[in-house]
Amino acid sequence: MTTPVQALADADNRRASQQITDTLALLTETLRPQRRIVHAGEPLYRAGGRFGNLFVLNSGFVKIVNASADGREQVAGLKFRGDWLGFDGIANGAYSCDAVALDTGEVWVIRYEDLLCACVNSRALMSALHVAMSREIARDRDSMLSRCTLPADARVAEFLRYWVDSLERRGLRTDQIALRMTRAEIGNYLGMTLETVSRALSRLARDQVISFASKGRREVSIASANALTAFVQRCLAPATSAASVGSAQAVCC
Amino acid sequence: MTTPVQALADADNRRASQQITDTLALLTETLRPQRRIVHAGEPLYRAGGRFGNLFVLNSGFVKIVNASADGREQVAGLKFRGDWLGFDGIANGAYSCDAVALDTGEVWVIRYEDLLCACVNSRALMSALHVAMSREIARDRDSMLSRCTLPADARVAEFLRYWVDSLERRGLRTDQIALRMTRAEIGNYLGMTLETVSRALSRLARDQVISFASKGRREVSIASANALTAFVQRCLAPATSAASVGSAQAVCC
DNA sequence: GCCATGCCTTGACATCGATCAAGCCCGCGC
DNA sequence: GCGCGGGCTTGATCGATGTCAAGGCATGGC
Repeated sequence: MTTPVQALADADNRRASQQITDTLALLTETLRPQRRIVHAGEPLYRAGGRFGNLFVLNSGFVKIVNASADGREQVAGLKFRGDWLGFDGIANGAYSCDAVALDTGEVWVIRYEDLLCACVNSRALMSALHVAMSREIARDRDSMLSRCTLPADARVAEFLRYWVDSLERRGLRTDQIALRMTRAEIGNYLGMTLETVSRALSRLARDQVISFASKGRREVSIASANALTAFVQRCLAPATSAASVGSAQAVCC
Repeated sequence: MTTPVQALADADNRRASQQITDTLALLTETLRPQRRIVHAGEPLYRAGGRFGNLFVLNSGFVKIVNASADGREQVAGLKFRGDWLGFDGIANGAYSCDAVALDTGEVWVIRYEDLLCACVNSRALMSALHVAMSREIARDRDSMLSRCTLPADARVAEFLRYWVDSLERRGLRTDQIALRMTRAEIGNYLGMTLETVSRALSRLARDQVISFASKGRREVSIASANALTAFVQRCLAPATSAASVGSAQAVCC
């Protein structure tokens, strides 16, 4: 059974998926980028490495890891099919993060110089580039908002929703998703300890919002994306009205 | 007395300042952007507004405010002279944040279409645009790291260091800086309550890292940027070794 | 098969920062 | 001068989440 709302969302997802496919096709035509296979744990690039290439993910999953001079470190972002990587290197001529594959996948390597040249002749290419950068900026801000204004449980639910959403927009299966990260990595990404992640997942399972689909508890079945959103709202409810950062304990960051 | 390290930093700052001036000059030449004066509290643009323009700040200070559908809201970034604004609108044809002036300043309004056209002929302009976007991406990640891996006191110190640093790179006075935000705004930006900000500032003052330069406590004298960095390290010290997110309470997010 | 290892879960307890509350200070309008 | 309001500080208390610890369960090497 498909509600009108769902139908609309489905159409959105098809459009998004098509857009990604189109962009990848455009890149193939205009730049014939070098293709590279990466395996789980392998870096695409490392902080400090000389910038020269951008990357586009054709398959697989990649985490972006940012570290401070004094050794603090954080998973700053996740990348899916069609996402661009390496923008952070443009400004300084060197990458400022590590990009590490979470599983086997294919990345396309794009020489930045070549891209610039090609952009002069292809408005579509330039647009794709700018859209990708813009999307990254907006996306990072949203994840910042989640991390800073949601209590731990909701943050985990939101993380799952983001993952499901990302898969849906790429036309991938979402009835059962494989978290490609350990609890520790998820916790690092969300700004909490692995124990807190574990407890949050347990509560989500108890509330029947998710269920574990493998013995290893690394795969999860999502009842529905809406159930996740509802769970987030339920976490926020006690703190009722009060919404912006700094107005509720929930809102710890 | 100037140490070699300071001399180096000074040179860096001069270079950064020059770069900003150059970019502004380049924009003037190639695009003759419309200039607009904004006053404290006035929006440059609002979330949901149709995208068409980018903005470059020639003077003044601006905050970027991001809000979620359910009403949570956060100061996601701060902008200084030479910074670009509005990138988040490119992807969707609509801005996804509010940009609000923190005091009187001058913004240059740049029609995105015009910019694209000009970029075709000016490699320097295209480069400036990409560098600005890249810088924003890297900067946002760093602020995310601070917010997620530093305890409250350190986050406030880091915030002041960021502010001083930003002024220095623009050749502005830093011996005495005016925080153009209330404690509540700072807290919202840093993901904590206004009380916690207040206490952190009091502790910084007690430790002689800063001192209040006006009766209103809105202006602050910074002993030295290094003292701030040292303070941050001191906050981290108790938790010694353990550094990455999720390995210490300090690391709350 | 068996053990070692890594990842995960769960409980008990500690702590940072949020919440609640009271009061101060400064600027402003009258 | 005086009262008012907004912003700030400070204290007391509470609660979410970090920390510590014990144990379970898969996987892989032997």
